[in-house]
Amino acid sequence: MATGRTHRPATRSRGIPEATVARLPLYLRALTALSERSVPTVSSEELAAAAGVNSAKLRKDFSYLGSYGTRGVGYDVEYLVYQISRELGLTQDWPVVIVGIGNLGAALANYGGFASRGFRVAALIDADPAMAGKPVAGIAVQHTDELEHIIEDNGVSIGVIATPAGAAQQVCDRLVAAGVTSILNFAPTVLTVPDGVDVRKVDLSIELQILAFHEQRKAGEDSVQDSGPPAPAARTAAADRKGPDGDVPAVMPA
Amino acid sequence: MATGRTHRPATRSRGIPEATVARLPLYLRALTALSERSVPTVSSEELAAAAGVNSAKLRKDFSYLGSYGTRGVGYDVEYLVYQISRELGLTQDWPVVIVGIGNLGAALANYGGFASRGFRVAALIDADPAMAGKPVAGIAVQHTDELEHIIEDNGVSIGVIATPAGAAQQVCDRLVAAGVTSILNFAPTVLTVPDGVDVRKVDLSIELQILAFHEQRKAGEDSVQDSGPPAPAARTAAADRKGPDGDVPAVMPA
DNA sequence: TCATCTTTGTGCACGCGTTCACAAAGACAT
DNA sequence: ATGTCTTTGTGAACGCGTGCACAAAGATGA
Repeated sequence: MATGRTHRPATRSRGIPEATVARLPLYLRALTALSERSVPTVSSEELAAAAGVNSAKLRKDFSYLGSYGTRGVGYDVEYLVYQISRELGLTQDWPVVIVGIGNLGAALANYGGFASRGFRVAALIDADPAMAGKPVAGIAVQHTDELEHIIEDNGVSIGVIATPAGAAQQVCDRLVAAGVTSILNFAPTVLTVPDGVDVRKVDLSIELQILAFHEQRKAGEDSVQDSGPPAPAARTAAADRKGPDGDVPAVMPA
Repeated sequence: MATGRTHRPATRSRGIPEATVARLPLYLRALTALSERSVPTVSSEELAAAAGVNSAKLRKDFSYLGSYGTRGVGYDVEYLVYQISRELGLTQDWPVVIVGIGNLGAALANYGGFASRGFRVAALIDADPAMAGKPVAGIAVQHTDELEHIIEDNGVSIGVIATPAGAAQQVCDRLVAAGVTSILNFAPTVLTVPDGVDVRKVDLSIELQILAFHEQRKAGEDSVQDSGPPAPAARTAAADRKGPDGDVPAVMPA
């Protein structure tokens, strides 16, 4: 999961727990699917199954929004779609800028899920002058120099960073200075932002590494003998460099 | 964040808490950067700052791996890089297949972070016959028909799904049947898998929606009067149907 | 009106994760 | 050796999130 990285200690925003907020989009997706099939009502049990969660959890989540269900019947699909959309702020238009139009940035620009739900790609920004003017996903890429203008002219408050790691913090700083207060970061770096700015990160390689951990565990469940970590004891300085295998890994991702 | 979605209730794998495992890649990245600058040792305070976490948390995390620090000095960078790499299973080679070579799949194939850390793109698979044979990121795309062969021949245990939502579950089933036990899902769907299979999902639009929620909250922070969640107490029936905002949505339960 | 049946909404208990705060451990100087 | 200083490793307290289990609420039918 991309992890929110804000120092807000326990931001129970307006009483809605963060964990619940993170699940609302899931419910919304399931409800939208039901709505398209013209299903009028669902029980917490059915909806929970569709969203892949526990039904008690779902009911408790909805209870934070208010009492929108009818006992003995369930929840009205259309009504709930509206309530969750409103709660998430999807009834309004959110202009978004994507900075860094490489492979990933271009893929994001083309991603349908963007446009669908209140999010509108207001601009694509790249530092490469050669990219300027080139259309990606039907939108002309603009140069980084224009960043501040774009943010202000369009009232953008959400920025997506898809640049290489080295440029991310700098881009982030400029976005924030220009007025952006929410950032979705795809660059493999920890971003530092002032209070009041939300950052969520999506990190490919972290996800893979977590999977690898579990995978290794499954594989070695029978034949593992731990190999006793080279006693961390007596180690003067840069003494024993090298693990049992001999050499250390290569390099880091860009 | 992409959220792990496995029904393992509390898989304290080998005693290492899930939350800690999720942070290890973060530490590893910071440590690798230090290593490249030939920094010999770091204190928990410094490393924690670089990784964007609390130092006490970092120390506790490391304590699950063993006692790798030296009191009064800190941690040996190279040694720790090795230990974490080993713990995460990055000292071995993980062949990975990417299924669904659209915009996103292609971007993933080109992503540097893949190759760098023990992960090797073993094959690119797509259902479109027109894609077959076409090279993406220097690898020829293969047709879905080959999926089972590819998995078995290469001993692939990690699969990445970057297909449209509609195809995801089916692809997932085939991957699992062929022997894949870890899946990274980019398709906006809830995947159902048998026990023993790990699924992590990365969902663009969910991340954006969570940001929108907080963004909306910030925007309305001054003009909002809280309106206290409709007192769960006295509410006759379908009485107060209307959000704090005042207006009523489309429909209501009969 | 009353009885029955379904499904919500929630009180409660439990466990994981986070953080504080401090004692133990080692480095280093004298 | 002994003392001082730094930094680790962890015991303990706390808070959030989860899930059970049940009472309350409403629908439905006689």
